[in-house]
Amino acid sequence: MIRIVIAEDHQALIDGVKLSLEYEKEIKVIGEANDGEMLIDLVVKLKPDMVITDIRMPKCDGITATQKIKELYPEVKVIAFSMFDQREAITQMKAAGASGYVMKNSSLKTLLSAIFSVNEGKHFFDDKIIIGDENSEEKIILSRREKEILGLIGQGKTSYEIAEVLFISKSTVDTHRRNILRKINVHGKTDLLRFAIERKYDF
Amino acid sequence: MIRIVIAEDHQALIDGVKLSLEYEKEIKVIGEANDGEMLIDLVVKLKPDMVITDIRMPKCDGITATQKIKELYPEVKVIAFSMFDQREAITQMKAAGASGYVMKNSSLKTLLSAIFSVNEGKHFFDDKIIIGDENSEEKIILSRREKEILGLIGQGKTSYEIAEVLFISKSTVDTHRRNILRKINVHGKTDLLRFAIERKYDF
DNA sequence: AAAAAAATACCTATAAATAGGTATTTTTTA
DNA sequence: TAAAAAATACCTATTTATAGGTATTTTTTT
Repeated sequence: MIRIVIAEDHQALIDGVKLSLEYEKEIKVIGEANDGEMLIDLVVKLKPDMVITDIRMPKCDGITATQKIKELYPEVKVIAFSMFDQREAITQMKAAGASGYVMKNSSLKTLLSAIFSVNEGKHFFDDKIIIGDENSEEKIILSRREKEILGLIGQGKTSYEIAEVLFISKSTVDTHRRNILRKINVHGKTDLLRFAIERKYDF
Repeated sequence: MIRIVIAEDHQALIDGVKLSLEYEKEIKVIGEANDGEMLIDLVVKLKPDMVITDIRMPKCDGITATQKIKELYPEVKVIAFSMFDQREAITQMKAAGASGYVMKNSSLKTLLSAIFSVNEGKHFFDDKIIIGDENSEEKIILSRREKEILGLIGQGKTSYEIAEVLFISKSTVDTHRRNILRKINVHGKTDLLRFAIERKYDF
């Protein structure tokens, strides 16, 4: 039996994950935290086998929480659960002692695979993550221009407005936009915006 | 001379605010922090007269940071700087010892007014904030259905998909959507989404 | 029971974003 | 210098969202 504590500030996501994990007899969710401080408290209280934690949370983020947890209980496995493929986050989570990294938009099967792998002492990093060579400092997924445009999208600007600001045609902005969607593997403005907004927080 | 430290995880916003404050001779921005921990360190190091801080930041949020700062240096004035009109945030910031609350979409004149008022020992809370009577626990701005729909929008669902989930027509969803935009006083999906996403974090 | 608020739903029209295609020029890297 | 990557730009078409209007039914509050 793998005893798990989930930390995630979106209760809806916790509910979803719990529901899916309930079908697995070998897994039991023994605690839920909505922020990093709650997570640490729960780990101290419950001594779980594993922690599945969001990276960005109120009060104390997942990286800091992981560091503390690993300091206190090195035997507790940690899987990071994040919205996007962000290599700094992966690097920092690895450094903090996490054994796995799963993206929220991956299937719950992926999460299950991660849980079982990590439980066996292995490491698990989500396939969806576009990994360069381990050495490369930071894999530039988006080009400079694409990052610039993504920033402007995050500021609420329309393609036409972005075109005006950058002195290029709307067609070009649309093309960049399409390429960004393809590169970060999302569809629709919601996820694009979530990426644009959260990438700044979610490390 | 009012010596100010700004804490905000969007460097672009810091730059904008700094630029505007530079024209004021009585104000000097003596430090910038990109997260709550940095903010506390800077306050200890620089002993500013005033702190302008975002509420949602990595590592340590603005509320916790404000509590710590007020504990250490009760004479340091704090102005909260947040994206939206969220009464829990205001309540918590007040409790933590903040003297003012300004929304990011207010004009910089508002921020200046806040700085000067707070510097004179007054309190300043942004006009844009829809305040009910001080007693009312939480002013319900959005109706239950509107909140539900906003949540689904935040999950990336289209109006049609939301209609399907709630067993109502797309027209109705669009009407609710329009009313939500009106009530929170924004235009366009970006701000709507920012509201939907950030209201969960930004307290 | 009457008034107010919330939820329902449709109409028209425009603006914005997505998705597919192609293609040229510029810049960077090997 | 040749190849690869990035930036530029247009075409078509569909879907989604915004903005204005109006109007009925249901629920809640006074």
